[in-house]
Amino acid sequence: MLDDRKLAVLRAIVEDFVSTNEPVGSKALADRHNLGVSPATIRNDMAVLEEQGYIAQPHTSAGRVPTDKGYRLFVDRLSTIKPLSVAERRAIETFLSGAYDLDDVVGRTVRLLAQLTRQVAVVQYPSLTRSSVRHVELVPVAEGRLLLVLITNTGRVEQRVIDTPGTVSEESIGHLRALLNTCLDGLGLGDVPAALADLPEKVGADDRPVAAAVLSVLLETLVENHEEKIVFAGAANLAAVDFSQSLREVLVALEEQVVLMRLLGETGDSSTVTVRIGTENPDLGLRSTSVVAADYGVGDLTLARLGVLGPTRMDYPSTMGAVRAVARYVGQILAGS
Amino acid sequence: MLDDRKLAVLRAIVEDFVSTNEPVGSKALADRHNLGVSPATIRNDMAVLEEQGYIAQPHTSAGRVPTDKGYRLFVDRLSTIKPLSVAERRAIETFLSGAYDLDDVVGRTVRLLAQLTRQVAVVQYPSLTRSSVRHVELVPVAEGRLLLVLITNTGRVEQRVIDTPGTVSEESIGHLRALLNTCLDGLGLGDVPAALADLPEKVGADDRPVAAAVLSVLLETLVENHEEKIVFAGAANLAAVDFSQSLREVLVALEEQVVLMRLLGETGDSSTVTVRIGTENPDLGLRSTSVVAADYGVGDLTLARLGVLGPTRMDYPSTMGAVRAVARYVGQILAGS
DNA sequence: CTTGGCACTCAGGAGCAATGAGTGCCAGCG
DNA sequence: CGCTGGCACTCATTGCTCCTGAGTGCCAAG
Repeated sequence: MLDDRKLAVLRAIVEDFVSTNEPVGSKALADRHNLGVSPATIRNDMAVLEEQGYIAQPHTSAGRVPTDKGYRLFVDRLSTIKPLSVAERRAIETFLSGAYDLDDVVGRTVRLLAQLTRQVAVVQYPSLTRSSVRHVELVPVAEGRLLLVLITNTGRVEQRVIDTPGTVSEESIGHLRALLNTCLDGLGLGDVPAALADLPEKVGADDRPVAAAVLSVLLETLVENHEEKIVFAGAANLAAVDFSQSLREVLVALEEQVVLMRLLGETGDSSTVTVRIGTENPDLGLRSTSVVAADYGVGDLTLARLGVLGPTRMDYPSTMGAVRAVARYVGQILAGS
Repeated sequence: MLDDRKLAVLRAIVEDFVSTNEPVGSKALADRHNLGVSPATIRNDMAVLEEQGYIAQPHTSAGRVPTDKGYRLFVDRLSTIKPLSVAERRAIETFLSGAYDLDDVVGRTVRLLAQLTRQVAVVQYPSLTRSSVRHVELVPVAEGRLLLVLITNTGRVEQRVIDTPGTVSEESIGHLRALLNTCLDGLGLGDVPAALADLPEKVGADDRPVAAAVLSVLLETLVENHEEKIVFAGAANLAAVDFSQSLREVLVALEEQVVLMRLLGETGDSSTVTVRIGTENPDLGLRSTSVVAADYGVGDLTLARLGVLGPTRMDYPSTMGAVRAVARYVGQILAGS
């Protein structure tokens, strides 16, 4: 029902509108793109596109603007992801490989992505539940206090202080530590609770209270971190575009962890880049923004997501390219550390 | 040179302008505050205040607006810090005491302060250099890899991975760990480098390379964290006030760690609340904002600063009260953990 | 199906007058 | 000497009209 030329017209409208931020008219289209037809013909096509809901006019005597549905078609069928230049790839690589810490990796990633796309970047910390135990450590830090350190295979380190009932001997701690590590080594974090259910029974009667305390703190840590940590950067880039709606709503939404979580959405079906456009977004405050997101992880294992938020009027091919590239490099960096 | 009534007029102007955000005229002043004089008299006083640079008119036929100098006088001599209500104090206390982690304490603090003042809150992490070593831990995580964990008396935990030359026996690690802890226990972090200078000489010849690796990573950690970590929240509150200048500049400034650091400024002379108004700020992008900041710490020990950033037109007494209260409670929480 | 021509629509800007809040100044009063 | 009421003056803001021009829809001809 939409022949090739109409699609070409839609593509041209999207591209022009994205670059100029002004409604695009039939004459301008005929001039700037060589579609080989006259403005009048383009007007006819535009009338059809409008009738089908792909474009709209802000007011009667203005040019056309893509609707969310129009962007959707553009993203799905009219554009291809634009790979980054070699220079950009190299910059990403060197910038990210300078990180020395999981916090630092995530921090650099989010700043990098924000700068690369000139939009708001959002990065989720590697999921705890999807990673596995590399090491557990128990350290006495004071009389009646232990520090529990949990290190995952993704380099994430969680620590918690445990108040123990009474003092605990070095020996007991050593025993408990060994026990924990043999029980848990390499285990997925989701399987930890089951594996530890009978922990108190495995130690001597004297150490049972301590074991119970350690166990409860450990489980608590896993539960509390189930709600994943997530960060964003580049809010200043929002101020550059002037939003039809209030910029405030967007900022409010960004500061809500929960909203951010929903924003990135479920991990995609395939490993490709996911795009959510305007009203497709779950949050009301973000109805005029689009989100481009992707999974990242090491090897086959998906750890978390990252993405970019910007006005629906965004350069999708480039943004998708940047998101995909950064996701890949983060995976590599995490695998190498 | 400024008699009491003129000061009262200035105070009234500041208060009215802060609450209405509109230039205030002589008639409105006479109506809303009972100064006991007529508008004409107030006009004379206002002329003097303007001549001295405390107030200004946006245009000839408009009311007056306080200048930075006017706010300064107001803060220094015409207002007192407004204590929080009991309910607010209780809310702060319960909210902060729910934290289980240094990250969590800081995160909660910054969100709390932002909400309390309806402005942008900025919180600096407790200084590493001013705290002392509570415990050092060395953990083998893989062949040829150790994890170094450094715990400070403020609950801050730093961890770094060390690539060791060759494999290291459990025994050597134990020895090294014991050595580190005896050398460093309770030591201020600033003194660590000196205390460890001769570390390699204290271990057996076989362990020297390992000791050297550990040492270099440890020193590196201290140096890298000398540049303190700092976070902010409540950017959405900026959108509510409409800035004369571009909001973008402010957002850009906020995302620069370095600017944020300078923003809070040096630790104050006394333990009171510091106010920096408009052009008193070091950063160009923040010439129309004010910063209210205070030190926080445990006991006599100042650990870091926190504060609030908002338009120069802000409710200083309340903001100062909130900042002071939160700074105190954070200190208490940190002391108790 | 495409195209040039043509009448029509309407947002945005320019020009202009009226409004009114607020000022500065001055003469009179206590 | 300081306060007050009166008064002329300034000027941002608002509302109004008019005009312009980009852009459209429709139609008849190629």
